[in-house]
Amino acid sequence: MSNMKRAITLKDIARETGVHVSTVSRALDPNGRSALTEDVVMRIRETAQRMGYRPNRLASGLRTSRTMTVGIVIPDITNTIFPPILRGVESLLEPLGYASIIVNTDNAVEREARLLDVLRERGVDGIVHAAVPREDPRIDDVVSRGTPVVTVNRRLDRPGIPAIVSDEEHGISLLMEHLHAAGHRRIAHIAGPEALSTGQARLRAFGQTAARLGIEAPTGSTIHALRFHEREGMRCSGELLDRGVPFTALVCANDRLALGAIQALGARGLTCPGDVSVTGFNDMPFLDLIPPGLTTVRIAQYDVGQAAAQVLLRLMTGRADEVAPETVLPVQLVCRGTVGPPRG
Amino acid sequence: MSNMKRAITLKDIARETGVHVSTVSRALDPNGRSALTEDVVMRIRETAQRMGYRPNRLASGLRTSRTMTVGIVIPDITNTIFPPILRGVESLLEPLGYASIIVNTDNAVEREARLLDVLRERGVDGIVHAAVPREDPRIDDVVSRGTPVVTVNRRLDRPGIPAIVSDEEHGISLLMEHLHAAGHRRIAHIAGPEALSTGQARLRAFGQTAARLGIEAPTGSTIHALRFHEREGMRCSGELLDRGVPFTALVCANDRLALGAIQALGARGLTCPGDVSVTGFNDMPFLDLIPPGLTTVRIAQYDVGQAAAQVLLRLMTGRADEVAPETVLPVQLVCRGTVGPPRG
DNA sequence: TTGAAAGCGCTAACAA
DNA sequence: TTGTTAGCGCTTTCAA
Repeated sequence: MSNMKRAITLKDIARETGVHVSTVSRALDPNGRSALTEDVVMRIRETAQRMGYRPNRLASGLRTSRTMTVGIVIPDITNTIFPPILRGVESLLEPLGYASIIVNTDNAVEREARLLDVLRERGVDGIVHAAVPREDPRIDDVVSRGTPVVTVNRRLDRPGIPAIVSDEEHGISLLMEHLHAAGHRRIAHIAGPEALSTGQARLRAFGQTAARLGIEAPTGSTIHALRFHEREGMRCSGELLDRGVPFTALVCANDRLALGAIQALGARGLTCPGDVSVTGFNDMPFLDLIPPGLTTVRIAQYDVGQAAAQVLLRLMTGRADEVAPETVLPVQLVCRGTVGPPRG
Repeated sequence: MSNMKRAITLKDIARETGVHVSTVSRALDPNGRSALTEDVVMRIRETAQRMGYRPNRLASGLRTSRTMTVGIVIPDITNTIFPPILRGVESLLEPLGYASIIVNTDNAVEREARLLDVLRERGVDGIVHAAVPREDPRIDDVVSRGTPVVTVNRRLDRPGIPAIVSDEEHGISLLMEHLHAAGHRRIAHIAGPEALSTGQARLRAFGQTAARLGIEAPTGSTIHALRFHEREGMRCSGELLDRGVPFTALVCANDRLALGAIQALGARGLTCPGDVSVTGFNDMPFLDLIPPGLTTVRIAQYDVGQAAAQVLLRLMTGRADEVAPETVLPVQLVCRGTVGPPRG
């Protein structure tokens, strides 16, 4: 508190080296093709280094409207599939000098709106949005202000915003083929929230694959979870059971729903996979350590983050033409203990 | 891309309402005790609202050196104990309008140094540091520039920087009393990294509690892990076994080390808790779902984050006098399946 | 090849 | 009670 050091500015370096601030600015410009004497550049750089100069991003950002800061919007950082995505994003952006402002929406639209404002106020150069609902009018606002957005994991219904997603269709079909091969013919589905592209895509894939495999999917064999949450998995599997529609396997739209479903099954005296086989989606971290081992589909969480960063980088540096409207990453079937032959 | 909306500025509102920018600035000042006509204030606020005005934090930050942005330094976001801490911090800061820049050090000093610069360049108002080593000369630099720092989970050796920690001593003693009550007299310890306060504090508590309980802690019954990582847990328990020092229980400095240790035990044909009882520390998320259920000490992860935010807030608003040099949060013994009676 | 000057949007003396 | 003015630190056009 006593003696507070003032930050070193271009002016300080200018005074020290006896040149004008603008010359210092030019010498320190990383792209720095501005025809300065080699000697002057060297002297300035060395002095800057010696004095511990760090650029003031507020000042340069105010001037150039580039802050070297990006916003990352996720539903909830305590959901374990997001941290690897963040690390993936960071792995490309951080070495380039970008910092990340991370915000949690908890899937609440009003929170999302406020948090997008938080990012806007700070002039982020771009946004990685991993919490976007299928319809999100706010995104247009953001983009129309010149801030590029890329969605991750989820996508908007309408085109226009680049998205990085996993191959949901293939994932669901791998799962269902696996169940089919194990002998299952009556398969129920706990679908994800209708408002999210993942929920919708997996549900549609469920229907299509069922048809392709010639599996009956009677009315009532599908139910929508309101959130991707264990509790919803419990509630939905309970309701499925109450309906009396017979099924020997249960395809859940993600791992958390599956975990909840298995628990609810147990509470009713049913075993997994003895009485009903269950599958998940995502292969979230630590899933392999939880018995009986959920059979699921692994999405490339880290890669998805990297791909998002790559796309955003192009968008932020005026190379929008190099960006695919949608990038679909491959998935992988992970067979563990929750799938067995159907009972009886 | 076509029609890029320009952001609304104070000037726009001034023009619209027919007053001077400074008047607008005053009217919109949240603390706003600046003697303006009630009527004018209302008109300006309403206009700002209607036009969708959002303050430019770069500009105000440049002027006031308060950015309403904080930095959060953690070792690795994929380590599940950190997300709850972040949510705790955010729960207080976000409603106040603060944004968080989150950086991962991977416990590498050179990364930490660079990342602190990243935060500095952006003029963060304060830093929550959850990745601090016992000795960290860089912290003084940061603080001497006027940026308050509070450490979380870990603390510096020397005083001066407020810390929020959990009661490591009590945690270890709860664990060891529990083992002692179960009949264990030969207890080994996998200590955490020496460079971290958590490693050191738990090791010291181990020694003190052993002495108090009259337990022999022969040479070689303690080993230092180089990182808080499953692989180190495996390596260390293997080496402990190789040394031939007999033990019936193994106190690990955290859950990850314990998880690794149990796995290594299994690889050698030893069972837990049959052959050796094992304990952890932290009670990380999902631990309860992993068999046989690690007996551990629960730290209040979310609360620790909240407490850190509280302290930082005081530091940032000139109420340093209200800040305790150290805040120690209570812990709780969580008994699960990895502790049983000693063999033979 | 370098310097001078303007200005990004905001706040805070100081004046009136 | 409101307006004027200066300036935070930086980049960039224009001049020299």
